[in-house]
Amino acid sequence: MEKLDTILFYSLEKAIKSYRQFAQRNMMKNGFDLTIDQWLVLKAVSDNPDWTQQEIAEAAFKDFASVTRIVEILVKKQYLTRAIHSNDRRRFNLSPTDKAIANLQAMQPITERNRKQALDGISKEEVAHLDKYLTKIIENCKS
Amino acid sequence: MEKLDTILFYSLEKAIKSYRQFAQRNMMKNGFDLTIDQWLVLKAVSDNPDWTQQEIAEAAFKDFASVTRIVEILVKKQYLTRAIHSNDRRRFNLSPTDKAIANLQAMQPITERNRKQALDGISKEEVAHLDKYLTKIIENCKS
DNA sequence: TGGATTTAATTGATATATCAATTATAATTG
DNA sequence: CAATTATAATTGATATATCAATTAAATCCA
Repeated sequence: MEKLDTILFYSLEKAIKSYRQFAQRNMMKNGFDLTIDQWLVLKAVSDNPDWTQQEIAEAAFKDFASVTRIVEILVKKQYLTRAIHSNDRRRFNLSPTDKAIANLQAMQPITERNRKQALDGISKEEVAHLDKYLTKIIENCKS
Repeated sequence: MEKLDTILFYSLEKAIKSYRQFAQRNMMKNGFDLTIDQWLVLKAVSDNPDWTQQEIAEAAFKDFASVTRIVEILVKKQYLTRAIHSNDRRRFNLSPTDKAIANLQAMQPITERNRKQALDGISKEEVAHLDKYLTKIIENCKS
């Protein structure tokens, strides 16, 4: 497969970095004070308020340690509140604040626009293909 | 494009993270004491010994600041030597040491095997498609 | 020539990734 | 029940990403 596979992983790296920077720029431009990663974790918590931080970490493809630190920041920024879990004192109940809910909602259209713009000129079928191959790569790297 | 585009960017994120972890594991397993990023910078320097750090940064999709710090580490680990450029005293001449050249060479087959394994079951044509779309995404995110 | 601008690299601050070690609690099991 | 094991989360150390500010040298140009 000569140089093609070399190039592919470079493109993969560059594509996700480009999208992240693009999304972050648009987030800031619209006055939101969250990083992409903070947003990702906040969204995961909001969608799954009963999950442990470890489950959140898996969903957001993050390290447990990173989630601990990001949650800390989100609490400090008043996007999350943290209370001890009633049944299991090792865990926490994380709840998005009203501010968080409002911001997530306000960001939704921006996120959708970002994605649409990033995928401009790529058909639905092609996106489906793309996703299939990415999933295959993920599988292959488990070994 | 409903949820498909959502999923795609998650897959993209996960794919590159999976590959990085996979490659890093195999690197360590074979006794090399470099991170993927250090390897990337070292390789870029070796292939282009006359480039500025900024050019290296672009080639490796890295921030200038990151390259400065990675080069520091590579010098400390005795993979690079640094001398002031004869014509331009703002610049440095970076040269890979013998150890670096030997290690890069020794890692080459491992890197190739990593890539082959990660792309297992994906044809050459499909890889070319994949790359085309990734390049399109990179373009789209420039705006 | 000399002041303004550009370029190459560094530095500082903050956020995130990763690995290992640790703490606290819960669950298991002999 | 007590000892062991498993789980949830944190903490520390180091590496990298990002942005802004800074330093030093080169270039431009009136």
